[in-house]
Amino acid sequence: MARRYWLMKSEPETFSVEDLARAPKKTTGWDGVRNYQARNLLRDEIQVGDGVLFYHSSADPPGVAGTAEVARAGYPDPTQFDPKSNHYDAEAKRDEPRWYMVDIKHAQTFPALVPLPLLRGTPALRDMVLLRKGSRLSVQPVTADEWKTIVALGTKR
DNA sequence: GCCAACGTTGGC
DNA sequence: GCCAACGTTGGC
Repeated sequence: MARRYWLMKSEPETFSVEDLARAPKKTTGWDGVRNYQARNLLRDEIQVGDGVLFYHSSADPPGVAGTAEVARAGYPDPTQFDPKSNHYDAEAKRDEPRWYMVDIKHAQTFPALVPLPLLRGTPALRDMVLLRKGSRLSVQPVTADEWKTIVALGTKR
């Protein structure tokens, strides 16, 4: 299957693209997603090798900060079973997990973040899920063209 | 800090 | 099954 592309949001104060670059093996588990639409993507769609746009949300300015690659496809998020976790879900059962996660590995930190206003002002990105009014999905699909456009914006100097 | 938009919950 | 209330997200 062809490589696909995704965008994942993180608040940089919590976990930034720089944090990912410094992580062991430059890899982290993308746990804690508690939205069914995003869960379905994590569980069913996202494959090893897929490209990830690393988006800094609630930042000043928000924007795409770099890229990552999927290092492990969907598997049950263990934090759902951990009563001490913020992401604990008393309804989730081990033989029937409710929440899934993937692992991602740092690929590139852009020399300069691609800010949200620039994304909005780029005609090729007109239809991006991210830019739709009210769109809040923390894991969302990106087309190959959108990927190409944003990586070009992020890497040109 | 504000608030619009969205998802979830629970009473009925 | 409807929908009001609530909690969360995330830009500004």
